[in-house]
Amino acid sequence: MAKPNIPDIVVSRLPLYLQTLNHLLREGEEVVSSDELSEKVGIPAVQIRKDLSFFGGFGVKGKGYDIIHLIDNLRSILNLNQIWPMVIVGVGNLGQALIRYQGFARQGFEIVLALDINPNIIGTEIAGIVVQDVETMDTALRSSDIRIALLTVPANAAQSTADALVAHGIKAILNYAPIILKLPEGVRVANIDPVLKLEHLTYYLS
Amino acid sequence: MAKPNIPDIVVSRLPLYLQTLNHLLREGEEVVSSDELSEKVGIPAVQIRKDLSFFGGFGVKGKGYDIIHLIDNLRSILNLNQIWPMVIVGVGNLGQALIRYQGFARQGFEIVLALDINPNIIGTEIAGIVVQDVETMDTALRSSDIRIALLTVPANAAQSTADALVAHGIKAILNYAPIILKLPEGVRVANIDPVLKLEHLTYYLS
DNA sequence: TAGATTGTTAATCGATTAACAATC
DNA sequence: TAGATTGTTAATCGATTAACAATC
Repeated sequence: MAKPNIPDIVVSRLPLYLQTLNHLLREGEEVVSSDELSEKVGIPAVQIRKDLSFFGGFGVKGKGYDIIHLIDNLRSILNLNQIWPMVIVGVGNLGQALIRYQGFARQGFEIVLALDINPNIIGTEIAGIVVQDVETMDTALRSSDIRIALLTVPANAAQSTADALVAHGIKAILNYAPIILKLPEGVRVANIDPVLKLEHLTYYLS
Repeated sequence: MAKPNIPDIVVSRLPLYLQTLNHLLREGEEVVSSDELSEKVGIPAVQIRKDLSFFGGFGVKGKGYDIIHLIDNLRSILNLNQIWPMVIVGVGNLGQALIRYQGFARQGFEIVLALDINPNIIGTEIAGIVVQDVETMDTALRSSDIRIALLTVPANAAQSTADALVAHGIKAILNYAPIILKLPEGVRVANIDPVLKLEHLTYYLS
């Protein structure tokens, strides 16, 4: 249902605006101008206004934006007015840390299923989640409404695991494995690879 | 000394090329055409050639690119012909997972110093690293050649911690805290925020 | 040589920014 | 009303892509 005509790069900035608006709200602010928001978020005011105008006119001329109102609208645009249940596959160091991370639930993303292949890890409980055998993916996912997966398996297992997840109805994957996944149209992938970011940084370190 | 005229977006793709070339090398390949690389990396062949041409002519017409030769060149461009020592500040769940993560060292990034504020964590050893009191940042960094920091402290401590790191000579920060850091010119920041990525993904989940 | 593929110039496309009218 | 600030149109800028000459 996402309007197909809105540039993805615009969409990618909305979560950033939302994050900053939430900060402002917590600080007790009620109204913010695009100039003030620009200062906080590090994006030109005119670009913020242009981005928002793709979705509607949320501001008041001469005043600025009502923070609560704008947050509501952004949450609605980004489909955040619901809890998103997630599966995590791969419960190693990183997987465990992500299961324990409070930041997901705080924003409405809840890890409800954890899968691993290692018999020593299967059956252990982490932050209230009992790790299941990855073999049970079929049954576990079939009876659920999970559409998002966190992929934290070793690189050499990532593609086949992703394929299996997609075969079982997963529509979005946050991929922590350092490889480029090939997936069918209609499945969204976002990659998190700190090494790539570091290599980008070192380019600028003389 | 990085040529200042090369678009950052071009630089940001080089690590991706390097990653894929390393895969190909491990698979025993010796030469790759921009078409084949394009297929693997998901970026148009013409764009790969254009990107590379900013730095030189690394290919052979009619043949393609010698993989080892291109890897060498990319590593040199990205300043990867050295070990980059790093400090990590914040040894919670995520920090511990990152200290244990093998992927950094494998690519020449080595966490050599871990700092935390929590007395229960200070003094503990993780993957061979003894966690130090963050109060010792001054002495620890002064006598080192560490220029890169991983920032894994809680959001409310991130800005002040980043300021302290910069005051002690850190030039690049990989920021895992869900806030936008304000730092002086000349300090590079890259952000890793899975929640922002998830919120971007859910836009497309009807 | 013919075929394949690079590297580069020029054209296109899309995103950012400037200018400003609208209006609270 | 005057001042502030949005939302939008038009101009600019920069990145991607197409076309193709060069050449291994």
